[in-house]
Amino acid sequence: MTVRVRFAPSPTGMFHVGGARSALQNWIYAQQHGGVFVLRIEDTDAARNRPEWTEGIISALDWIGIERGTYEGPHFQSSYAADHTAAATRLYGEGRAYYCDCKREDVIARTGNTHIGYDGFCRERALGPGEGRALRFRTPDEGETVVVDLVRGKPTFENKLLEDFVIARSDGSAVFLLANVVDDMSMGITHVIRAEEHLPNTPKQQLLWEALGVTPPVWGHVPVIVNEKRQKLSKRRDKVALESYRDEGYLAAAMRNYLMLLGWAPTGDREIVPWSVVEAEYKIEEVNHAPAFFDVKKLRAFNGEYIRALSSTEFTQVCAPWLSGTETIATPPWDPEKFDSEVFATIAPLAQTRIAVLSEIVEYVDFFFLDEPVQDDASWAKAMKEGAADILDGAAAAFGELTEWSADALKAALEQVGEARGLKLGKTQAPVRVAVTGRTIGLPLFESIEVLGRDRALARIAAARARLS
RNA sequence: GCCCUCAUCGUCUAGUGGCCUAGGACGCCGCCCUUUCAAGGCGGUAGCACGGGUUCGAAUCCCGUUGGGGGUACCA
Repeated sequence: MTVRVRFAPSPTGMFHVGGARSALQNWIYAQQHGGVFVLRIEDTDAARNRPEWTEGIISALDWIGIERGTYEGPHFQSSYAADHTAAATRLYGEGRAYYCDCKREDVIARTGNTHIGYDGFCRERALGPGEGRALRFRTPDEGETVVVDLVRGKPTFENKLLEDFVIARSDGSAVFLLANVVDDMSMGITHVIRAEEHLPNTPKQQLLWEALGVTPPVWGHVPVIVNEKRQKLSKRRDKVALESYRDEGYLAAAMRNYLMLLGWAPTGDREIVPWSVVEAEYKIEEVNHAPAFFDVKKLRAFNGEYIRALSSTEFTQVCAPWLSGTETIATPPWDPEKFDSEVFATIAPLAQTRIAVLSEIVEYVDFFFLDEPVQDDASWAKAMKEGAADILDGAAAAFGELTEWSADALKAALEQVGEARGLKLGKTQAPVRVAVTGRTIGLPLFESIEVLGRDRALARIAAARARLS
């Protein structure tokens, strides 16, 4: 029997990082067992059925390393609607399901509780199909349902505690619980690896598999990812869109490495490992059972390491989207005409150790491509104190006399300016840095000035000096 | 409420009865390096939730408590 796993997201317009983790876990499981990864788009809601959203899912998968063309699908749940209703009809025909015309309010009125589930009111009423009638699955009154779970062992559920749940709405359409099962059945899914939030659904779904006469799959419920308050990451309150991390400049390799480290660790005292190690060592059976906090700080640290591991060439290439802007990445503040890729390439290695996410590259290099450096009041106030004007005068004079415009010469010249005033280079460079780059923090100054060029550097120093008088 | 589930530094984890006076990483704090800031180097901070067992011996096994998470829809 070949292993067949699936990733079955519903299109929502963004790709949840938790979904990325599930997809990766399924992907790895398939890889490790010579199996097939199936992508199914659960687009049953009309509102969740926009073609561009499906494309978004596919490109997000592509980004994290599940490349299009290497898996089966996408299949669309909506195109299996007939199978869903056929299954529902069959279950009704065999007496495994019954029609029910209870409204939710009726049930609550009878049970006095909004969280107690259906009370079985219509169980023996033998209602036929009709307006306003939903179809409910008749759950067994005794016995228990044992779920075979790769990560949790054998969670056991008492059947009598399972309510008679709805499998088809009054309009005849199948509900998630059924549609999901029918699709998994027709796609020959053997292992269902998904988030823990689905665990309570599992006995119900397993009962459906059995009622439909097919051996249920092996399940695997991985703990959810939580926020700092230890709640499941939610689209509403947390930053969960994979795309937003991508657009901020997180590297896919760092992201997928980090995601897999939630609940798991490779052998040895290491965390940053090549994907091949993850594929070789990851064992879904060994994943921790407790929810894991999605720690952006650690992700960021990982990303910094991945960035530093790039060659200079790779680094300059990977920065490109932030230097020009895209549909989803903000356009940089400079005139595109003024951007000089050669200047960027020479300076990029100096920036490489200083940024943790790619979007930060812009503020490190903007002064090369802007006519005037940015106005940062805090930086100005910090560097342009008493003595600053004098230093700028000294720097202007010393730099102006330079015959060799190099970082070393510039440094030596400014050191002399400082010495003459009893100042260390750390103090002397501050006003010059702000005059030239606009900021108090930035790339190594003399290399920057060398690349900026004599005319522009001198002009900026003069402009800053003028501002001080 | 009920059902399910979980529990090692603040966080992510290693640890599967003796190798643990609990290891690594992120964060944080020092120091070094240094033209700012990073990077890098060195050092430090901090944890087996609690209570009972089992055992010669428990972070590791069992029970309970407490606490956390998930679910409880004619959503997926």
